[in-house]
Amino acid sequence: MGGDSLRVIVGPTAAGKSAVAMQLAERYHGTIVSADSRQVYRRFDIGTAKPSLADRARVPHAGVDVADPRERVSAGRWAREAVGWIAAARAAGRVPVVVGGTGFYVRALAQPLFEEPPLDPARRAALAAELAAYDTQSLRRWTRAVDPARADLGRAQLIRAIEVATLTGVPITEWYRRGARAPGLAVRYLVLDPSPAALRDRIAARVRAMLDAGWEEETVGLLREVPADAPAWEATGYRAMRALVLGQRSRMDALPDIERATRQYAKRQRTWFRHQLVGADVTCIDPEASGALERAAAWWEGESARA
RNA sequence: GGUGGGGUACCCAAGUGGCUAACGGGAACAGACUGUAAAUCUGUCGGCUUCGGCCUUCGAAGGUUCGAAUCCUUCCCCCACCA
Repeated sequence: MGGDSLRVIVGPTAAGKSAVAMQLAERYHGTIVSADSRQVYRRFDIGTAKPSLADRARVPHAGVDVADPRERVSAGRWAREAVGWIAAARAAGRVPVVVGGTGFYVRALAQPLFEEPPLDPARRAALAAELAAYDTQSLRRWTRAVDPARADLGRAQLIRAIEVATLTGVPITEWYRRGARAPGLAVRYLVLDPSPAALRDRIAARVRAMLDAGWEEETVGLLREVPADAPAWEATGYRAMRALVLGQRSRMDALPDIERATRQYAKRQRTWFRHQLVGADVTCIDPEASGALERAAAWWEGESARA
């Protein structure tokens, strides 16, 4: 069952997804398709915990270093390209496995976004500039008028709701009601979910390792070459790293900040995977448990044990 | 030893007689999220609760008052400066 379903490994940051994926991909001749909204950006290497060049030499990776730090990659664009990466891997006789922490991207693969009509870039930019001036409450009121189902969401979603309703003349909710989307891929999920205490330790170790790997030097270079408002800077930790290399704060107080921000991110991811995958084919494994890798291999071979 | 400032819930921090279980921020926990998602937001946040309330809190102990975190007394602790 689900024999040819696309394999997807998800979980919070620092859960050890790459390590498990590497082992499985080597064993089963796989290609790793990264579903990570930050690893897409070139040059932001250490802080986004990109796979090493050595790992990339051992197992083919797709989805890493595919965008300029200044461009905005959307879930729609990512999913569209991912379909291509997956097909290319299969054509090359490999088994694709999607690995990543960006749940929204992954979901866009299994349950595609609506097919957006081309939007006039000039009108879109003008509207974006206008909306930027509104406070969130005003955006909420506006959204209540054009797409009430989305009026209680976050600012980014409110702006998107207004944008779609205004520029296409049809609210997002209506687009979905019409079923205007491509068929989704059949997927099977492996969720790597360590205990909160273990995750905390893993995050602390990872941040320290990033610093040791030269994160500060990387940031110095990026600061020189990438505009401060580039989307890639939104990756966790880079704000603190920027202040650190500019001498605005010490490593002593930047470190706990970065760890905390990473923990908060991991928590949001866990909430997402806990609630957004219901009804899907999900196998959950604690990577710290004994025999975790064997269970992951069993999952790969088709066993969908819920745990 | 003297003088001044201060001790408020997990942390920071407002509050100087009733509208205060106590502004605000952080942390934490929970949640939402269909094209910015490592983003953007929401709720809870002293204890108990049959959800109507009940109980215990503002360094400690007394006191004034119908009523105190807020006023008085004593004590304990911290910080700054002077010695």
